[in-house]
Amino acid sequence: MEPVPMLLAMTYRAMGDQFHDRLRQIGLEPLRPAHGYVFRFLKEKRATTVDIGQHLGVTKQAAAKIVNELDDWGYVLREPHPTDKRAQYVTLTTKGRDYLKLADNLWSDLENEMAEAIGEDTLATIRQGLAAYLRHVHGEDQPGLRPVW
Amino acid sequence: MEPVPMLLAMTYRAMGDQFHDRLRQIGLEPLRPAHGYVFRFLKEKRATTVDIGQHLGVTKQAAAKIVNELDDWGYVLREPHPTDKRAQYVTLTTKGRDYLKLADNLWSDLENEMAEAIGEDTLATIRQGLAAYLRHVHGEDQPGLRPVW
DNA sequence: CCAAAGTAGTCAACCAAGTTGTCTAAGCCT
DNA sequence: AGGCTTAGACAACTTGGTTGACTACTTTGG
Repeated sequence: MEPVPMLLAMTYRAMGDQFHDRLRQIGLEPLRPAHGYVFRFLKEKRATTVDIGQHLGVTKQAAAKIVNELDDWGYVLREPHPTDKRAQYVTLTTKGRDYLKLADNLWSDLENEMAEAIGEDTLATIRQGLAAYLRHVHGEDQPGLRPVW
Repeated sequence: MEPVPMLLAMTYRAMGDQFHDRLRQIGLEPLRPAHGYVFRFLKEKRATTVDIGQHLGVTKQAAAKIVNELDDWGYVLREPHPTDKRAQYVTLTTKGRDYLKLADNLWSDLENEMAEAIGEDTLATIRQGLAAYLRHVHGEDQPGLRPVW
């Protein structure tokens, strides 16, 4: 019997490949999964580069590189932290929020197709099951988002 | 709502991290996920380096590097292909098969813990659902095993 | 049957995306 | 005040892949 992680990896890749293909037809900058996850994170909470690194599961230096790219491309900008003069908040620009909307549409297309293929209830069970497992293993503090190969 | 791939990535990482931690306590060579997946692949079918690369979703050169490491460490050996003088079959040594057994035990421990946490039936649904989706998207030809970050 | 096209494996150069280590300036804590 | 911690930046390095080129062998089609 195949280990579950293999199924997870293959499904992750299958979905990611499709997403990437559809995205490429639109012809934006070469955004990687990490960039998208940063957008999603920034939509929820104000965050510094260090926060982002922690969320992705990489060092702050690696996170800084990603933030720099997003800045260069105009998806985010930095604004001074109100109380801490060392820190900067990274915030989404309009371009960033637009991208996020587009990506959300693509993802929901893909999930609808998945629901159609395996059943809506099955998909819901997968969602809830994985979320429950994650809560079980780590408490509130989430694991890194980046799959370690 | 969080996209499903994020859940997949986080669960993959959570399980992989635990596996790695437990494995490290035993103190073997620094085997990465790819190595394990190669063992599992070789157990099923005779394969060349090119086959392995395809299975992992990397180039044959990258696969060759992995096979070389496994060879150096004594987990696999190469034997001449019966009909094609260019090719070599990569086969598991006893050490390789032993590792695979050990890994299988660790994985089944982890899956049992998962089943306990989220319910055996939920885990079964996840298994079947993901497998069904993969069959739906790709036919028989599997996607790469390696998650693309 | 032979020539052209394709394939397995290897070598080498390169690249992307992380890492560790170091430093400065700023904050925090008794 | 003084000592520890932290955000961010810079640099050197590592890892794990890539592309490209080449040899030896195999397959295919006229």
